[in-house]
Amino acid sequence: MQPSADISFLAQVYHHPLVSRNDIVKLSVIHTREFIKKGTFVLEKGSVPQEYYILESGLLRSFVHDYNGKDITVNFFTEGELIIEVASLFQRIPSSENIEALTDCIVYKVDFEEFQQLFHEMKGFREWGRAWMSRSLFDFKQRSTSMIVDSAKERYEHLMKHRPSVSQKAPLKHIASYLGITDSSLSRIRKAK
Amino acid sequence: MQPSADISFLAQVYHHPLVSRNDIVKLSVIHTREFIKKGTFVLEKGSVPQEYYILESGLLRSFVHDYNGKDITVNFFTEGELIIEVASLFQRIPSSENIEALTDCIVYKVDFEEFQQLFHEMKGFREWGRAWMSRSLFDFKQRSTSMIVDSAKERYEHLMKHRPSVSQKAPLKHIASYLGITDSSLSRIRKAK
DNA sequence: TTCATTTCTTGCCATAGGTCAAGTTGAAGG
DNA sequence: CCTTCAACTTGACCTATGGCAAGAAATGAA
Repeated sequence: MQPSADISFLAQVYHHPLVSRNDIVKLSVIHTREFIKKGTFVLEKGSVPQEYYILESGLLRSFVHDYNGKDITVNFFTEGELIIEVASLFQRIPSSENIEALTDCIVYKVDFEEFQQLFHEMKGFREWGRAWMSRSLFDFKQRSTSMIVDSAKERYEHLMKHRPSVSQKAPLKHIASYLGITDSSLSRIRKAK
Repeated sequence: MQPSADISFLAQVYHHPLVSRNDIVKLSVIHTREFIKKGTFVLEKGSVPQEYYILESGLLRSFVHDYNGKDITVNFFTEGELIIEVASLFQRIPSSENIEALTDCIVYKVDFEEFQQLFHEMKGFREWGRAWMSRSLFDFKQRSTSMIVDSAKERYEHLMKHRPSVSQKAPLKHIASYLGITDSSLSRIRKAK
């Protein structure tokens, strides 16, 4: 048998008033620890994901290509976060984005069918899921507002502060495209500090 | 007794493979038709919403203030859409945004507690809810990407095409702040066509 | 109808950030 | 220890959009 998932790690990830310690143990059964090598794609544009992951250590990014073929980083995934493409996982439609490991990673893999089972079985898990989605929605809303309200420098500083591991581990060009600026500009912003 | 909600309208709103006609009838019971006058706030910053609405006719917008007190439109709500502030409704926390009616509106109001009841009772409704959230998430993601990839003119044209009622009913300044540009710029973009 | 208040347009100039192109620096494989 | 390729920096110049302010047009209240 697999070494079972680290309960206290999962307890942090699935933290919610309606999720009990017992629920966590039940959930742990569908989590499988895996190693992912730097450069691996855990999701490719056009395919329908069969799973999501929880990131124990490492860094990944999701990205798309614009009509000029330029590569735009849509999101980073840092430790303790879910690695998931919500729209394609839940609606069973091909993903419009790729997800790539920027470093070696350790993750817990969760199969969609097994997730579904427990999701509909456990009220607390459902509530957690909805709360998680609410937060994601909120984050993306904030991000588009930030694109309007804040300067590139402010957006960069915000990222530095809230997700320091990104600015440490990701190459400048990916951070730049995530912030919506060119790498030359980001280089200048960094220099100015 | 209230004239019951228009079933075929609700059937469109809650359209999903796992939601039956019978489910719709069951859902209709928690929907109350209401009139909302232009200028009314259906949600105010700082308060916790007790309900969401479905828009039958009219136009609303959600907005925040940036640190200069400048008013930024975060989203528009058009016919057939849900008027909801997901983060605060589901996490029971004070809203960071306002929602305001830009025209007279007709809506169906849904009380959160009654919603909760049916949400946990009906598997199909849950699946619909999750799919709805997935789509919203996708839309916001697209929006932040669009802010990076597309010019102001392209973003305006996209809005024109996909939500024509917005550009017809909303004042220019709100459209401009939604697009992330000044009203002068939007005026020039419009002129150039 | 008139007055007041928004809404929208337009001109002039400023600036953040883009584009392109030429280096540096640095890291990984042979 | 080289070689190569990606990562990063920097310079010169360009452009979309902002800031401000004045005026025109539309809307609404009395």
